[in-house]
Amino acid sequence: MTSTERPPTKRELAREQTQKEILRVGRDHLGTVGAAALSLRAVARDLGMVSSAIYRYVDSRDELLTRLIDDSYNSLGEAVEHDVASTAAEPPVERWVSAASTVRTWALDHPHDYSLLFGSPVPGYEAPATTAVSGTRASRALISIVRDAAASRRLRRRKGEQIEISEALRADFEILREEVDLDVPDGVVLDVLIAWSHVFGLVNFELFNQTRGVVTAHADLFEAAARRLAATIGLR
Amino acid sequence: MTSTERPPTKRELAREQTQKEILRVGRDHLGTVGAAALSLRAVARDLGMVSSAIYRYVDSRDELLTRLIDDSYNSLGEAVEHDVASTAAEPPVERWVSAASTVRTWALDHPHDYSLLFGSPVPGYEAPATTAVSGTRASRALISIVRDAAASRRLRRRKGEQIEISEALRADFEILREEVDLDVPDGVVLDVLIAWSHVFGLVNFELFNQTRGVVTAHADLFEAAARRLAATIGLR
DNA sequence: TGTACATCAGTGAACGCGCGTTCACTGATGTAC
DNA sequence: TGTACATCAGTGAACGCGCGTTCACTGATGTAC
Repeated sequence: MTSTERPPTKRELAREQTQKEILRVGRDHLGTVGAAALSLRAVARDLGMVSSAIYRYVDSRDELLTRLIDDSYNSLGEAVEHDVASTAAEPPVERWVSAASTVRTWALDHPHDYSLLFGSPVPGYEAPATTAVSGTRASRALISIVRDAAASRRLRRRKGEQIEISEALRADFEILREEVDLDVPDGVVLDVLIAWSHVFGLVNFELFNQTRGVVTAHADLFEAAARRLAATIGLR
Repeated sequence: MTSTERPPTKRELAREQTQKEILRVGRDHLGTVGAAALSLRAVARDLGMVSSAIYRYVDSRDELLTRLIDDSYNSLGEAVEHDVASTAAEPPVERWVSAASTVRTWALDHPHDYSLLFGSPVPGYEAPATTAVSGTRASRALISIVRDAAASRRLRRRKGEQIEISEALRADFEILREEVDLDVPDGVVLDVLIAWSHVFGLVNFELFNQTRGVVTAHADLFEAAARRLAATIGLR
């Protein structure tokens, strides 16, 4: 990492290059054939390599999938983080709607990547147990909006019925509060979880065509729903 | 259909029997290996048939998948309809929570079936364009709770900010209202759509392990969320 | 700068796998007379 | 009730496919002296 390191050799440069190309072609195939049909042989073929050569770079198909998942999480995470940063001055509701829409747009632009992350598990693929940071970036960015709103006193709740929250759930909430540094009452945590999961739920519906026929103005519905749920949280 | 029909022949009985067994074994495999890995050869093998024999009963793998999808939709639909019917006397909120929980329970009991219906599309499978009735049963049952509540004046809204609803979305809502015979204002339709998609969104999250680590008391969270959203709709 | 050896990217053949689907066939069941 | 023919469920072999992965190899690149 320091500047006194010996310069990379020709071999090392080539290796790095090829590594990148494998990921690039892998993402490409992911985007066309989907994760389940992703094959090392096809990737190698596209790179002009013989099928066995790819094993110099990748341990197994599972490993490539794992890298692609990480890559995709980062791509989505970056998109949302960028959006959240760019709306820092706007009212929390607007920020939420904007960030949620960014998730949706990213999903529509990368349907197979999104499937890989949030769809049914890829048959035969066993996800590693690593607590990947990349997997939480988008969610953390969304939640940061609520944190900011609370800090700037733009989170105001209307009085209403209280939903009863079980002991076990309260414990989960407590850990979550620590984890994401979100110091708000249980009712708000619940509403945040609802709004958060709803973002992905509605994208799922749209992407996997569950709203067949029922809705055509998907973008409008999504925005209205995001706005409604942001208001429920108490974002002003 | 009339009683004067000639009785079924031995052959016809056997055929019907085998048809049923194919579906049964198909569902079985679906439940263990998942839809993507479902194979006609394996089903035939389990039935003690040679692999080609199954083509006497099934046109292609796609056709079997289509039948299984229909079957699963009906299974879920029946479960929810039954639940909704059994709670007719209870307050609408409770009915909603109960029906939503039925969806969740069914999903947990039949994870692969659920994936097939609401997860990422099965690679290589092209769903037929038929407007299957089975696919809407569960949703219709959920919505009937809101209709009943409206009819018995147990749907009351608190005053609050109005979410703006676009012209296009309003048109969708209009068609939807006709379609499911739900005579409520736009704001309620929006909330119903939110609550409805949320049921499936949260089940997705739980089933596809998106809440990894964040939540452990899944059932409690699900119920609290369903209750909260039912209240937001205005069910009392 | 030159030589000897070590490293490692990429080759090509092969293994064994399971799949969907077709096809000509056998033999049991059903039907018309 | 018996016979002749038609129907059709199930057989077994085969086709062609693509896959993941292993292995002994060649030849270029890198390194130590």
